[in-house]
Amino acid sequence: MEKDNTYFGVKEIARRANVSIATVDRVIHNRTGVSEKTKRKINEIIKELDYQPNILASRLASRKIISLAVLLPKVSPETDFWEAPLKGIDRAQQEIKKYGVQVSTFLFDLNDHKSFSEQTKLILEGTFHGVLLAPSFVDESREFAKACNKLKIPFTFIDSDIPDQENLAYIGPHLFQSGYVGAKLLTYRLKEKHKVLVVNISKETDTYNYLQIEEGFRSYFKDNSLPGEIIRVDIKDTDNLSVTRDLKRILHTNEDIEAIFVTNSRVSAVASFLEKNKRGDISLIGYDFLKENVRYLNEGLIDFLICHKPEEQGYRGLMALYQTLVLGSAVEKVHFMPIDIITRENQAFYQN
Amino acid sequence: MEKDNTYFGVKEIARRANVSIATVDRVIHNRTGVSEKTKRKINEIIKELDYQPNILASRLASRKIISLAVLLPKVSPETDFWEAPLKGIDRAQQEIKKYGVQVSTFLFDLNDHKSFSEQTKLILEGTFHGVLLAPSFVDESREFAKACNKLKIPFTFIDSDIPDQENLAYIGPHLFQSGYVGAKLLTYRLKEKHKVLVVNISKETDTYNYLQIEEGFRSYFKDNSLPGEIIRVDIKDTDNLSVTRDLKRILHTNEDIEAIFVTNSRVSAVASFLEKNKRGDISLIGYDFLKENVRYLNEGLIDFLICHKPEEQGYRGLMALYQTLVLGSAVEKVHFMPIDIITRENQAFYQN
DNA sequence: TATATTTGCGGGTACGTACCCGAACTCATT
DNA sequence: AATGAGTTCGGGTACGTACCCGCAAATATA
Repeated sequence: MEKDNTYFGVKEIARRANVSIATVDRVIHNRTGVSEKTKRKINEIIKELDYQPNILASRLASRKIISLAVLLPKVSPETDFWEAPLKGIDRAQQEIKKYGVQVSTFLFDLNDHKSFSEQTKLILEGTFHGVLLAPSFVDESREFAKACNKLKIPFTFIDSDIPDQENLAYIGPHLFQSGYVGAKLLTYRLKEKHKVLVVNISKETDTYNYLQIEEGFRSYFKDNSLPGEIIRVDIKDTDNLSVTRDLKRILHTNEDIEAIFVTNSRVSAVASFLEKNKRGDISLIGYDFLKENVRYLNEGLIDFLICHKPEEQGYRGLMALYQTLVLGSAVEKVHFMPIDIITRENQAFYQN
Repeated sequence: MEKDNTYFGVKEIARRANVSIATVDRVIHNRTGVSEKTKRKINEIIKELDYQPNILASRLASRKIISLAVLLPKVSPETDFWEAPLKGIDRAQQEIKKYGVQVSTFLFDLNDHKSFSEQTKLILEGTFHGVLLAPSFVDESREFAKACNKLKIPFTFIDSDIPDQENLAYIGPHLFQSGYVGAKLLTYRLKEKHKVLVVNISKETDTYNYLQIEEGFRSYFKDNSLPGEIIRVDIKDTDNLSVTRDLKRILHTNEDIEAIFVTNSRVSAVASFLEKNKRGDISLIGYDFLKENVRYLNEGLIDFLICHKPEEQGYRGLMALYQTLVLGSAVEKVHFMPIDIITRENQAFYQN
């Protein structure tokens, strides 16, 4: 049971071109020192043989390491959402470190634009071959993208996208459609006329995401010409006390609210409120497979969670860089994550 | 930016043990020709250094190929469900062929027990290092499992499990829970009292799967003490004509059926019937992300599809064999797939 | 005791690629 | 014609592991 020898490597190319392996190697890595003529000839043979470099041998022989930077929000005390991408990144790292890939992680504070800029500065000062980031702050991210492009450092977005930044890839949700799915689930069993509440709990930071989700949410109502009313509330102070206060006020003035849609992972704060105020009758939908959220899902206070595989986003994001930088193969420019629907019944087998 | 040299390989082990690399190699592959004393010493050093072999170098140096067998049902004219696992297997194959892994595919007819046995015989006659199979026929699979165990050939089940066969892994759905989810979705917007129909369309072959799903389905009703009636029907002739005939009969005698649950991918046959008979009012849930099914989902005739990532089952199944045979690392004995819920709204981004 | 066999081990080459170290060759300038 | 700089290229070694070949010592057989 021997390996088949139908394989063509640099040796064969060299033989056919009547040059040495070293010359072929120069052409492959388009280094200098090869005449145009020889280069053309070798490139022809490469194409003819459909030469695929042996990554094993390549990485084995290379003494270089490839270092990647990761820029993500810190895990905040209020939500551990960002643990998941980190976990995925770690998994990818474990998988590819044997090929000489090194990963450095940089964290910024979602409540502090400056911390983001500081970290990007650090990254630009280091010598990284690629960057994976969550572009939570649009302006700052644009600036960073420009700098990376100038330095020819490829970078990948996860979690949310900023169009036209010449990024290598975007791996994350289609936010509009995600809101659309939320609306479908929320209204699936509602009566004809209904009153729903959209809650956005965040310190104004990632309003970018939020807007797209709400747009999708409202579009579902429009597309299906559903009557009824959509109320929205922004809760800027993300501590439980503020959430409670604001919700109490809203529900007081709108007693007939049947369902609540929370636009991010902070849905557990709303669930907690509903539980304390004995309003389990209200349907509740929100985002992300966090422990707290799953607990309320199992208690029946949350009806559905929507999730975009944050762990896989991290994993795929890093692997996209690996693919271009190490394997030299192309990656999809945009890869939308599935819009996963999680209920009490299927949560046990969910893969984040 | 050089690779760090904190790495310890066979060379270092050999140096510390005052033996040659070849001797270390013998111990690592527990080949003969090493005295007990030397072996013990080397093993100690290996443990001490936590030696991790370099797979790159290992596979590069090895002239051996590893050949795997895959045994799956043929794609039938009535459902192309089995295309998906094959696709996943192909993807895995592409990924690992560079490490000297070869895959041979064997197909059997889901309507013919004998064809299964024939193919297993062929596999046993070949010299394969591992097998991936869908154990659609329980008795025949048990027998095959026994033979594999005797030959010490590891094998992995996908799609459905048979307990206690000393298989390397099972990668597939938790069927009971999947039926449970189906019931949840089916009843989510139904009135208090309801009448639902469970339809099983199959030629008696994979009743094993079916029974577990139905058990889960019924359990949901019991656990939530839902009143109402569950009717079931078996349709043994899987052509559209027979399906139409049987459904017509049932719906005639049970005019007040509100929802139908189809236990496998043949749900499109039911959707087609409902469409022709203008019974779009009936909720319909079934299995699998097939083109036909998605079409009816988009037309609104199917409310939900449940799906267990068949492509990923194939992919992971093959990778499990790769992991044990090539990397020599352990794999989970049982890996349940998520129970994915697909609607018209999120289908566009589903990853099969 | 002489000879054959087994056991234990080291030397060395190969896997396919990367890359260093020069060698040879071209061409312009003295 | 000699010198030098630049260009183009080949030889050779290394990456970490697998495994063949063959040698010496230990043991068995005569």
